[in-house]
Amino acid sequence: MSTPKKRIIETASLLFHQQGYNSTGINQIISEANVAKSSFYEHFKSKDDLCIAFLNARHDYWFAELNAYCAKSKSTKKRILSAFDFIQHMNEKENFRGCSFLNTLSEISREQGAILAVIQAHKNDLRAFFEKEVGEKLLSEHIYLLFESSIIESQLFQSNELVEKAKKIVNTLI
Amino acid sequence: MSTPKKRIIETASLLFHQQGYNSTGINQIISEANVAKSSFYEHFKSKDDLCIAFLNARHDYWFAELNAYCAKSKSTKKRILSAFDFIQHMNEKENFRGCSFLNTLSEISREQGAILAVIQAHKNDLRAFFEKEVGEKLLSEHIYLLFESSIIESQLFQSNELVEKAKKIVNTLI
DNA sequence: TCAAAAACAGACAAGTCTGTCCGTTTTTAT
DNA sequence: ATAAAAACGGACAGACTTGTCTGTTTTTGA
Repeated sequence: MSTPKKRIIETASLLFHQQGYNSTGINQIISEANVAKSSFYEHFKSKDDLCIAFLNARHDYWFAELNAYCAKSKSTKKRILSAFDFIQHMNEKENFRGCSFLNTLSEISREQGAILAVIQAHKNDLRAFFEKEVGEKLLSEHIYLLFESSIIESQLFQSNELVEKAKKIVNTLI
Repeated sequence: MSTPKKRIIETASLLFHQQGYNSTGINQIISEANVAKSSFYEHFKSKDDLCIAFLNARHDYWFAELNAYCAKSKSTKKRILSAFDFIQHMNEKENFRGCSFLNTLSEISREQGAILAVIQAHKNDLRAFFEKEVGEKLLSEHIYLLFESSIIESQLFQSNELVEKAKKIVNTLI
């Protein structure tokens, strides 16, 4: 939390994730990050620019956590199942706020193509994660789809019920 | 499109679906619906109130369309597979804007519990749709999860690719 | 026909938003 | 020590937001 730029991204990550992108103003971010508005616009040319920096930071953080979490398991099957435990772990840690990338997807318009590209790249990395782990393409996509809905349904129902169900299903698939 | 109240819901449905809830203002709605602001607040006590009316209208419309679409198929298996065709049909009709309910979910905060309840009720009806069709609970939830991710992934990638894949997977399940 | 109900136009309050600019202070590096 | 770079506070523009209120006109039904 040393430099202003880092403080901005750190604070924006928290607020965007908790409140959503459109519901979070620049003024709140700079106030909570203790940064002057003029300093903010020296580092980011617009709010959308910050959004991209936020998503990139979130991407790095999220995948690092996922990999660390799954690395504890020693077989492919266990690693994949632990990815569903990871969802539950994050849900409890972050109050069932769902996926930052999908939440942002719902908020952007046609004109914000640069943001969409970052979201797509993130999800393609997730698809690659499962494909590398599983080997078979169709099966890995199957698991990816169940993984995605697990995140969304737990946000929707504020519960891990469907994550558990998805995990049981995946257990029968591999 | 006769009465002011109907015009408001009609217009709001279009705009909320196309632009999102938070990005659509009351002023735009009443202007495009040709309704006075005072008339608006005689029918809806707040914007959130309109949101609930919109979601209820969307619920009725969407399920009516789904049922009509699937009723053309004569076996359970074909009806379920046609539900995935329905996603593709709606994607093309509505420009890959995804699910109004999940989009709204991403935009609301803790305080908007009344809206969340409407979204949850809608999705529970969808789960019931598949359960009634399939019979088995775990299998129907499996299909529901693939259905949900199909909608989201087509919005994300602006393509029906993963809907097709999900349909192929479901075809092997039933 | 006539009174009540509904819809109207539009000003207004009080706040929010993003982004720009200016002059000052602090930090950094040589 | 000194010059350049970075960060600062904060005013300001201009547009937007939801919601209220007043007074007028139109529609409706008995």
